[in-house]
Amino acid sequence: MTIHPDHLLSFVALVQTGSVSGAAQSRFLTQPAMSNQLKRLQESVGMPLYRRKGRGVQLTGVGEDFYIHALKVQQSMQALNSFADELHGLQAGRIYLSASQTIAGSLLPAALVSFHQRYPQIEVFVDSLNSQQVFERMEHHDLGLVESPLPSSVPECCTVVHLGEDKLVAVMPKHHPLAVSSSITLAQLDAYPLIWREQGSGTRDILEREWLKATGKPPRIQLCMGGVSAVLESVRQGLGIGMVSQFCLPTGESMLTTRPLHPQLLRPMSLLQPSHTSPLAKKLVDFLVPYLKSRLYSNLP
Amino acid sequence: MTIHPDHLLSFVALVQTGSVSGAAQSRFLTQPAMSNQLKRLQESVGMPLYRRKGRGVQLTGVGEDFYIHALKVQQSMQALNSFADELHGLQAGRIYLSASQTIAGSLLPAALVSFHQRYPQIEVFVDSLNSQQVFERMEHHDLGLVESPLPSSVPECCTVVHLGEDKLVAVMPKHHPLAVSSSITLAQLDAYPLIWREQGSGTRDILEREWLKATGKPPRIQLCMGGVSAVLESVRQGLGIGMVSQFCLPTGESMLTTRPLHPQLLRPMSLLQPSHTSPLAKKLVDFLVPYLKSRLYSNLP
DNA sequence: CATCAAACATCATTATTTATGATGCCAGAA
DNA sequence: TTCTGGCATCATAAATAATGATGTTTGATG
Repeated sequence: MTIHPDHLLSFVALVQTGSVSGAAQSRFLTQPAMSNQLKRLQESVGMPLYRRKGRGVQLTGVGEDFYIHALKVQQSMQALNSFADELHGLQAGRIYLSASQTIAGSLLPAALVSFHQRYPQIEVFVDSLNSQQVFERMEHHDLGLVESPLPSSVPECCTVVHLGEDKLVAVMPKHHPLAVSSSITLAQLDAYPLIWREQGSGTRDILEREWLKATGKPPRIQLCMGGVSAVLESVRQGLGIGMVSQFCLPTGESMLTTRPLHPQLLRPMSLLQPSHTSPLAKKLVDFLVPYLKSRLYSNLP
Repeated sequence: MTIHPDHLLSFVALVQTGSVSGAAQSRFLTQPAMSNQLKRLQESVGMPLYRRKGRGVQLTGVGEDFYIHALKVQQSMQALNSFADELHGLQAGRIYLSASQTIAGSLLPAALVSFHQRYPQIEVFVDSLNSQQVFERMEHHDLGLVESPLPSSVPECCTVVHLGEDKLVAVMPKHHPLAVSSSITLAQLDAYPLIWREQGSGTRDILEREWLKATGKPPRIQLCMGGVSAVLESVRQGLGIGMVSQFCLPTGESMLTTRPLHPQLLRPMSLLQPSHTSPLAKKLVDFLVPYLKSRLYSNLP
């Protein structure tokens, strides 16, 4: 029957995003969880604080007043968190991060923008490498992000956090004949020109193996482009169909569409941190793990 | 890894009471629960905020600074709660409460003092009655407190909240010969002059029944006083041994001591609220239930 | 006007968190 | 030294919250 402070933070997020699902995203929760929190809050207050309104929600009169008070709580919480950060002397500094190409080019930029809003003084340097190189550099870098099965040679030097599964999809022009299918088999793809990644790419490795399993023969690789963006551009030009991580399409992409492969091709995505992480890097970990997990579970970019 | 707002409230309570167990009481938790919350808080902050010091704890330097911030959070939470209360127009008003004599004279005063600190404008009127009368008055009063088995005639009109078990004890002068025993049987008491409550008292009812069961004969009642305080004063005067609820001894009582009976005599203590409780009475319920429960479970006044 | 898509609520289940009671330990008082 | 009051730790039990699936409403689209 008492007001839970956590619910207040969710309510502030609701007001600031203007929608329940928006608030859920900003707090790294699912939409039902957020709905539940707000329901509980209103029960404990004893009055409705908002109503559904079109594509979002609108505050009631009471809700407006309530927000003023809730905001004070949220701000003093924020002040306290800043204070706690200062204790560790981590207002400013640098973090060196290695990530595989797919991650560095898709999920990571948006994540780091959010992180930078929260900690403007912390600089993050990203190296875009292939998975093997990421492992090698763990001794010199603070953090690593890979999307491949882990080699057995990692165990001692660093901790591994499993973030979720990355799914490979076929990417093609919006009006491509295959776009009518809801999912696509490798055998189907065989009839069309395909665009492959360069040799050494983890994405290409798994595709070659699965291709062999599915069709009984190695793929005939005619077009091969270095890097994800090169593949996408080739697809836009109508050169063929590409296969990339589900997260690789730029936001706002209007010419291309993706279809899931069948059966699904999944790769574990993991975060690597050295045994003795700096407080600075720990902050980034605390931020990235829930951020990336929520993106991976909901399969949304 | 994030700071939980709830933990902050516990930390503020720690500072204000000066001890872990004190903070636990003020938040109606057990001591291990409070210890755990404070441990988690310090883990998430990454630094110790206090150290054990004699009969309590002492803040570290960081703890002092941290408290300033935590206090701000607690105060804005408090402001928000006041606002929520105003929404229901319950800054002021009256609550009529019926309670059995034992409760009205022992647990309730301290509880209402705490309640009054929180809601100074709310007046609570207590009627001290016997259990049967409490049930009868539920139609006209807002709340009831009894410590007897419930009659079967209550079900429809009001909700019953079980609070815990009340234990009867023998009360005697500090240097009474029986005070050397750690617990006392009814058969032992038979050898001493006893002081009984008046007829109609729920406490006397259960004692008479149990006396018959334990000794095979009804008690010979020589001294009979009206009301708990009369019984206690008689004991102080050396007239005999009394039997009352464990909570009946005034705080700071220096002449008397109590010993548990064997086997234990327990009675359920319950709160009764009418079907449609006023928001005002609901506030009191929300306060009394955890308050009384924690007192009953820990068997402490 | 009918259909579609987006956003929120609800539900049953699972997972996580939290509190509890018992126990052990340490410091200060007798 | 022994005893007492207060805090930490532990295993277990209870309460709470999150999830994924599903149903419902609203605004947009053809």
